[in-house]
Amino acid sequence: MTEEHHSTEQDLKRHRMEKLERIRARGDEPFKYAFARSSGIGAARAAFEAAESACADPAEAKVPATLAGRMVSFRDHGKSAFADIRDESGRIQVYFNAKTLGDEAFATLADLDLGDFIGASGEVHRTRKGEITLFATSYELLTKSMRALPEKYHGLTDVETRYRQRYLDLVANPEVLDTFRKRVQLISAMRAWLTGRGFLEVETPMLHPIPGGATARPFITHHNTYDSELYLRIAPELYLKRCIVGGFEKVFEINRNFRNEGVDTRHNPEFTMMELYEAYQDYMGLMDETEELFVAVIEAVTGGTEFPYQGDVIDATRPWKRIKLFDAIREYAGVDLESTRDRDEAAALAKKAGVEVDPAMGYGKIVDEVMSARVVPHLTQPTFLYDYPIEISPLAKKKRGNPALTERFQAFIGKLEMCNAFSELNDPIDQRERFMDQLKQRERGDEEAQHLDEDFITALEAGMPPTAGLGIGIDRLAMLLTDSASIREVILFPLLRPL
RNA sequence: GAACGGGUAGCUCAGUCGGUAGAGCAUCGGACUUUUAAUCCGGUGGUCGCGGGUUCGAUCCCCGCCCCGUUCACCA
Repeated sequence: MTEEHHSTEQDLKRHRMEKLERIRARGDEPFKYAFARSSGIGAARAAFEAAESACADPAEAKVPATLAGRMVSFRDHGKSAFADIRDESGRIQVYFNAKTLGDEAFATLADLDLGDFIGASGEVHRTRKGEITLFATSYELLTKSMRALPEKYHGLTDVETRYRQRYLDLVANPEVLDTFRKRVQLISAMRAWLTGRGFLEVETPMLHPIPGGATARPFITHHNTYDSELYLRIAPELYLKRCIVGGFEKVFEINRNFRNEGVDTRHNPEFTMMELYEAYQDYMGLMDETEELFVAVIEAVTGGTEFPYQGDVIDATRPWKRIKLFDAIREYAGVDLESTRDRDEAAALAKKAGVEVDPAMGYGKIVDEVMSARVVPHLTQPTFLYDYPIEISPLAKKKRGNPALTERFQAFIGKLEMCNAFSELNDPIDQRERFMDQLKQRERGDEEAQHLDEDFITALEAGMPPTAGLGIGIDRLAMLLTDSASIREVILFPLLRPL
């Protein structure tokens, strides 16, 4: 005999395997194919409560039901037993009794485990202790669970397990399910608002021969048949504008972007963006629409315009504060970065404002840095910053009357950047110059500077009507509306290092 | 990539000033026909993240590595 070494986990699985074999041995199928429910659990509870309030004597209320769900709790009392089963709509107690169920059927309860899916038929009434309960006259095992689920009381808190095995997180922590429901609501509400305004949802390539539309490092992949390098898209922007060139007037896309960059509480390598483009619109008109869109979504998800975020109460009531970027810098950082466009002078001003700048940073980058460090930390309540320097806005149109600036805005809520928008640059000659400027930065070692996309310029040469465009980071917005401190809390399967 | 914190039973956590570890829940056996963190009695379960070093002896001390979290850097 060799010494047997069972880990607990193996023991648990072995026990369940033995039960599985017993179930099969008596001719039952532990993995059923379908089950006809009379309703979901939530609906059954509601129906019972309605019957109860319609009854002269509420204690007499009873409603027949056939329900199914995962068994999450089991309390054995010898000749009777209580189980809690849960489906997506709620939880209900099921009462089993040897007399009504029959001794044989009652005995098979011993082969059930927490985590199993069962279906049960009977009547719903209320126990003496006031618990709405399905008194089962029959039951069947629908799916055997072969593994122990996380403990019911403390749930699952180990962050790594929560992310790597999100299904366990969802089973163990109802509030996580709620977070992801809110994310779904958010996207539905946004899509509904856009569709209601006449925007058409289009799909543009995820595989790009030239990564464009943002300043970011891409993931590189390879296509075998064409034997060519392709990039996972960092933004859909340039393709959506091609749609406008072709004659679409209002388009949007809600889909994934991929950026080969760091991972932290606000960044996942793949993330979801909504981008929209609207012909004949400029950034000021779009700012109004953006405000409406956000408020519509916020109301749909939170039920109002006030909601908590990380200890603050956000009030999204319109109108939102609007402030020029350079005014905000003057106000919060105490320096006038608009007074110069010289890199070194700007660096000196940044230093005066207490912001460390890298020698490699150009003027635009310095402005961006001062904004992030000195302005954004003040932007808890919804605020639009607008009129950004041209150096950091290569796809935005120059501001009327001030070619140093672009007609661009961003909204911040809860100190998070929520969107980026501008009057789209549609002058192909200007666009080429901007790309050339980006190329110079690339040559200076900035790997994130944009590539020259000749086909995009060709498209602009064909003529793109005046257009305004907007991008909203869906994950950031989901964080905001679910009071989540980390982006991983709002992405079902965030990227972790492969084991 | 850097700093700090963490990794002990299936889950949630204690603990060992260095002498190979405990609790609750889960699980297994038993009692119980209205419980709901059911209760009561008894039991199983751990290469204490991985690999080296020091030591009579390491889960604990030292070194390296892996994974996670937070902050920073990069970015949205």
